[in-house]
Amino acid sequence: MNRGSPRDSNLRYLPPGVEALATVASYRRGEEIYRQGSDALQLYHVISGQACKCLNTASGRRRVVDFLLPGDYFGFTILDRHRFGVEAGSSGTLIARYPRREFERIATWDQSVAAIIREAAFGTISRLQTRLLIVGRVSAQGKVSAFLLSMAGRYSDRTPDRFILPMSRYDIADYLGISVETVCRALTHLKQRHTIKVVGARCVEIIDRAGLTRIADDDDLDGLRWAG
Amino acid sequence: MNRGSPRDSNLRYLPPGVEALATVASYRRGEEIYRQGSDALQLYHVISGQACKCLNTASGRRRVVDFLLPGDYFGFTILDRHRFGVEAGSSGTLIARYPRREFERIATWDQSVAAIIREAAFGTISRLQTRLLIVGRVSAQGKVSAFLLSMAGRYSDRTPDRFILPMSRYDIADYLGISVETVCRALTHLKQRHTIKVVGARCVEIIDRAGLTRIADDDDLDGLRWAG
DNA sequence: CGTAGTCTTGAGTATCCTCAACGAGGGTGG
DNA sequence: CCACCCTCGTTGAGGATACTCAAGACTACG
Repeated sequence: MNRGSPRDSNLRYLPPGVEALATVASYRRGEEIYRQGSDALQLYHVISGQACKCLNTASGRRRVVDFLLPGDYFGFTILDRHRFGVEAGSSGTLIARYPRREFERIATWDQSVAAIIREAAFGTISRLQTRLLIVGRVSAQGKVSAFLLSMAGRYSDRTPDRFILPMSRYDIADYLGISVETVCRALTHLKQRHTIKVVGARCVEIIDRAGLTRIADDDDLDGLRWAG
Repeated sequence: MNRGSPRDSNLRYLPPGVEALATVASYRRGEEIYRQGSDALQLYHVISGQACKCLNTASGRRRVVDFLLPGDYFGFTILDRHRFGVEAGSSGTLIARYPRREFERIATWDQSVAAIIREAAFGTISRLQTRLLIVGRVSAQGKVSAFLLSMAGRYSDRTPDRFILPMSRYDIADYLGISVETVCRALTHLKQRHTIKVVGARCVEIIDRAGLTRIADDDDLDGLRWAG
């Protein structure tokens, strides 16, 4: 198991008896970890890399429901089947898998394992609520700004103002419910306002956090338009 | 306690020892049940009526995070303070309140109470994910159609195709992240297409569920525009 | 070095928001 | 009982934002 990744600080390890149940697998970009509608037999834990929880609609559109980063647990459900699919977002993504029934059985007497489940549930709620507030914004710039701030927050362990976006512009667009072009234009506009710097498309640096927060919190800024 | 409401079938009662802790209060439309940022000292349960969990942004905009209907529990948080406020959506809304610490203490040994908390958490996750998929749609008509279907689903105990919208158009607009006028226009357009009937602004009947589902699932319908 | 995928920018169009006005319904007070 | 007020709901007009289509630049990788 590769434990030398720079994001290890987010990881929490389970009791040895549970860790012994784990099998670790490596996935390549775009590879399916589990398919939407499949039986929910295992629980998962991101060790390194990045994964997307997403829904493929009847119309063929892809909707990203959640970005899963190192330390995140996923695959929890009350149902027997997964409502959403999960696919790796970058090559070499390492995922630990635990048999669900066994995991839940242990949770009935091991408080630390039960706590993992509880915290995973509340963590999911927290991410979902944050995402709701991001997506619910009216302007695309507000969405992108809020998204950048939320990503910066999830990398808060080190250099909160400089981080790598592990996902493509397409993933971001599907996550925010706007088009790829609009994501690009919003980023360009933030660059032109000297609010952020972008190095090589994936590395983002927040220059003016107050300004970014203002745009994210308040869509109705006076004369804020990128088109003219 | 008024237990004669037509929505009682959704209610689950707790063990007598826990019910004894409850105090029931009635709220009028717009009245605050708890304020955003206040100390999280109690847990809540909707008996009848309707409530809105909402956030007031720095810019003065109101964002509805969740609609709370009879049977829903709310007020759960891992933090000490409420991130969102909750206000009653209609006059005469009855809310049961339980002291949080006591409730959680009982949950450590009473499985049925612990199950309430667990189910409340998963129920919240489920509602949030549904809401995400609704709000994430690209067209306003898709959002409104999906919203109607989700509301119909929450009243599934009886007459799934005919139900009362307990919230105002403004609440719906804040929930969907679109303007009130757009909500009205989308409803008008659905009426003109004979997809739904609306009686007196609050009573909705789904005429063509397949059509509504198609609009909700698939935004890219051929030539689907209300403006011409 | 070529290819495929990603990222960016431009032009034109359609959707949605804002502003405005009006009708409907409910509550209150004269 | 009716007039009044207030909120809610609906519709119209005009303008701004974001989408679609299109093409070119950049990057990763074999």
